[in-house]
Amino acid sequence: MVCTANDLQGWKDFPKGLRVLLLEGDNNSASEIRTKLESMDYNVSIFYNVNEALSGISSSPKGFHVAVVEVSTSCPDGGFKFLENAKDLPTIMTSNIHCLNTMMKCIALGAVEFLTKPLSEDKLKNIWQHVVHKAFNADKSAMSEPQKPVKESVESMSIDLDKVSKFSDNEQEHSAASDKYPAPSTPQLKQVARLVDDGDCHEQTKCSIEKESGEHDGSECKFVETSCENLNTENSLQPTKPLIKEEEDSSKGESSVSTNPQSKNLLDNADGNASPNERSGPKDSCENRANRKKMKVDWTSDLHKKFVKAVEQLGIDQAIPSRILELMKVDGLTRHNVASHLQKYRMHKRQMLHADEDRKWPNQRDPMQRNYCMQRPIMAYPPYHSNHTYPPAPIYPMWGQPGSQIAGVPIWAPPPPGYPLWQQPTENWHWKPYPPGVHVDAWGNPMLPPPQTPCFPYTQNIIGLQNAKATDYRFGMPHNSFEHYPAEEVVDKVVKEAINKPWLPLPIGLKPPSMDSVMAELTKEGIPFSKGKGSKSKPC
DNA sequence: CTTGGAATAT
DNA sequence: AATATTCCAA
Repeated sequence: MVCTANDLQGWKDFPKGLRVLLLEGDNNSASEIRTKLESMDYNVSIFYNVNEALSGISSSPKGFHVAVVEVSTSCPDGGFKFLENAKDLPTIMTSNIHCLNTMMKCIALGAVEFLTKPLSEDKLKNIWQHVVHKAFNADKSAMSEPQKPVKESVESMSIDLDKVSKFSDNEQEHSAASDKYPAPSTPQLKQVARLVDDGDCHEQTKCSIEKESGEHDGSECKFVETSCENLNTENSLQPTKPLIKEEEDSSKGESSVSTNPQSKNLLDNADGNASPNERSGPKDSCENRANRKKMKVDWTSDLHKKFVKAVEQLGIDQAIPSRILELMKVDGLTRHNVASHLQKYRMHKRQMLHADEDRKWPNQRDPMQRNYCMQRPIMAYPPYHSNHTYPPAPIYPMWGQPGSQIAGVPIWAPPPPGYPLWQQPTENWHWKPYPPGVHVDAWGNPMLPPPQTPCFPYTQNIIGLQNAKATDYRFGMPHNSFEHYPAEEVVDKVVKEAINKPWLPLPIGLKPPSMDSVMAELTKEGIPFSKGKGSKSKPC
């Protein structure tokens, strides 16, 4: 359905009641979006598949003013099909796919906008603009008479801009003062200005828009000034853009620099290649463009999933930025981005470890005890399956004296980054790669439930230590090195300690076994143990 | 010269 | 708080 300006004129409380067709594959996502839209007084109809949606349109041609359509990863063609068959309806595409090609395709097929998920209210609130935009276009193309200046028709409209403004209050301020274009649902003028304007001030649409809207009568008009809809999709930006957004830099010096016409070359970008010959060099302009503004990667949950998946796939010993980057196959993402994210990822894990320990054993605050806790994860280092050269895992004796050092490594030092910490719940890692019940390791890998045998942490200790030994062996390290001796000796101590100090904390998520089962297990393992109150374990 | 990682800056 | 940038050692 295409509204005309006339339609809009009679519309009280626009855009209240504007009918939105929502095409979503996912139920939850759909209702989430609906809620948001409805909170803004949009009128939402959800469809879960293309055909329904299309027949919904055809059965009530005037039923909708605008469509919000998902391009799903599983079935992107659905969204495209909709686009192709609903040309009359201003259609906003939404997707988790942050890929330039997809966006391009959508726009090329006639989408008025592409919104990356998740959809915030900010992104959604201004979708009415497309209706208005279309309305004026429709009027224009329908009118054979000399076109009534759009501005005029706006002024003559009875739309109460104050009411409208509550849907776009921020936008007005932005356009008046500093346009940060926070929500992707930006007036198309911006895009058009960028694409079409080959004069000065390309990038600083801020500047040109301000000028224009200033010359006319205010920001409320700016969107109607965009009569041009021929988004020139061929001037494809290089594929480094999709998930990278330009950071708002309203108050920084850089922004003032960018308004300087002198810096035109720096400002020019692939968007405005209308006259490429003017550029000092295409490559140059691209690079400059990339440098010109800080790009920020938006680590959406989707992107993060990719990240985690890559990390999983690589395994801990190879989860390094460059490889992760390769596996993620995300255009525009740099090694630095990944490294930075990896850093954060690891830090979260570490923090969680501490938080968790504090939660479980809040009274164990003295360094000694903490140290004890810290050391426990020793057995959490899984055996390595890599043939790659890799430094042998340093052994962290569990009950060493604080301050003593082994081969220069302070024994209270936390495990080196990159090592998995103890099995952790992930609730604090806000992407929640796995549902609450599922235990995951420090890298987000789902962990198999513990062996069928009843939990037996000390045995795990032992296993861990043996693994440490095995690691030692695998890497062909000389066995007289320090890595060797803790393994066997400590095993014994671990066992004694475990038996003699049942009050000491256990690894997270494990419950103390009964003494009997401890004995039984030890016997089974062929590990000697001493009964009664044995001597306290000596520091390693 | 490139890389990963920690520290630091924004 | 999240992300980028810088610094430094391999």
